[in-house]
Amino acid sequence: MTTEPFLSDCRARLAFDLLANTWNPVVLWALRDGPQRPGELRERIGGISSKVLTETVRRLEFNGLVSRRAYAEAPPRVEYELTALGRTLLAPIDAIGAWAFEHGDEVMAAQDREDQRASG
Amino acid sequence: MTTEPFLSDCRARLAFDLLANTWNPVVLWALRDGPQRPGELRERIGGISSKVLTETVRRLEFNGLVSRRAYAEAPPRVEYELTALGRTLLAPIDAIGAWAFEHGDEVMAAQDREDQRASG
DNA sequence: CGGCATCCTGAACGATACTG
DNA sequence: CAGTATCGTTCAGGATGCCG
Repeated sequence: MTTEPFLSDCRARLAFDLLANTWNPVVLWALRDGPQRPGELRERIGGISSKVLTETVRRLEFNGLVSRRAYAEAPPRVEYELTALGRTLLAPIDAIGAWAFEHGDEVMAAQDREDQRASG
Repeated sequence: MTTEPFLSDCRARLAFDLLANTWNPVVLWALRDGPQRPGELRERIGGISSKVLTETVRRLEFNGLVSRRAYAEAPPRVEYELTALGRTLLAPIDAIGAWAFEHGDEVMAAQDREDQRASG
């Protein structure tokens, strides 16, 4: 458990921004096994449009977490892959996933309690 | 490293939603040492308005991560505190913070590279 | 002091259609 | 198949002012 400053550390905010949207962590996780083509990614993830996938993966590329490789073929072929930096983020992401696996139902139970308090 | 399904596990999405906004993780972290009054929280965090703090803390309360205690005094006094469930989230949050501490500059470097590629 | 009401802006996200 | 263009909705977040 880090005792370092946190709230005052801009890098911490930066890291959360990296995970603070719906698709970034999902796409990173979907790339954990190796390079993936957009079509594969979309199928693997489910419920993400072509447009949003492109936006997401470009954002990740901008932050140095994902690399893009385009082949000069017809039909076009593109592959996205985690960079070395991107791979280092898998552990923290997994930590959250593991937490969800362990405590997810407690959260849902709390939500249900609040919901029925509101409606009851 | 969990090898369990992830993208298909709704609880994982739920956990990310818990951290997928600007202030949730920050407020949780700010509460790690014990109960805090809203004023203390705002000072500790910095850059958060009263309105947004209230919204955030209420959201956390809804999800069972934070408890709210109001004292019948004048002037009014309120304290927010992590629940047992909320405390279990500190470890994953810290994992991200630690990652930021270690890799934050690499991300910023990547951003700078992209920025100057765009402007150059 | 805590917190609600109001108004506003920007960004994320989705649906659809289209280009190379 | 990959990606862009447009359009529209939704909502977090910020600013301000007011109430108990």
